[in-house]
Amino acid sequence: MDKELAMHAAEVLKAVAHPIRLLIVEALQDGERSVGQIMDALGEKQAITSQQLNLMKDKGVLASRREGTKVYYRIQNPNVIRVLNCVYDHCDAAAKGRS
Amino acid sequence: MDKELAMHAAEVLKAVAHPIRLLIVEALQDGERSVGQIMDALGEKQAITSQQLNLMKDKGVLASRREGTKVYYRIQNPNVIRVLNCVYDHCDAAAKGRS
DNA sequence: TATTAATATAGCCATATTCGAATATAAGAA
DNA sequence: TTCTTATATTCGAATATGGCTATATTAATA
Repeated sequence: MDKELAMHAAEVLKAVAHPIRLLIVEALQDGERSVGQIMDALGEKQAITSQQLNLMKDKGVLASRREGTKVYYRIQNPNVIRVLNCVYDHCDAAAKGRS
Repeated sequence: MDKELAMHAAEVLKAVAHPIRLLIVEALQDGERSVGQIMDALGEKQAITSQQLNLMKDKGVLASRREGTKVYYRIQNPNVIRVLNCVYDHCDAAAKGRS
């Protein structure tokens, strides 16, 4: 891995390395959701949710489409799901005290 | 994944979400290396290398042992290798223009 | 057009990260 | 002890990030 690729990979990881953003990715694992649905699922405020969604959209992690007054977000970069599963397993193991 | 686990997972990801740190993890994939060897492999300055190594050690990603005047680092949290492979594949695909 | 629902953006403040230069420490050799 | 090699730490400055409140935008409907 050369330095340029490392920089790109770090960008993608940084885009996901945040509790709320991880939970958002998890919530979108099974398909698109509107901002309101994501807000409710996470119990976060509107502005915060929208900010994190836009951040991930800017970094190419998510994509969105508008339908009337609602905006639906979905996962654009499927690799983040794989990353999520890595850390998910890790958490699982950590929770059981064997990592 | 509850919020507490998400916070922990984000910590681990943040510990790796940096170009130099990714390259360090990659360099340690096949076993321990001294600080000097890592410096040379990455072409980074001594202080920077040491700082990033210590950061990852603090977060539980790496571990170290001293042998005389040299200090050897190794991967402590094997999950970071899995994460690395995820982003590595991603980079690979991106480099070939299909992601 | 005025109103309402849904989402986005701007500005602010506190805190965190990053990098670099300089200095400090640890251990072995002379 | 003094010197040298290898590594760690400290500190400062620049930049980035996170979360908050308030406000703006967008689109539908009355």
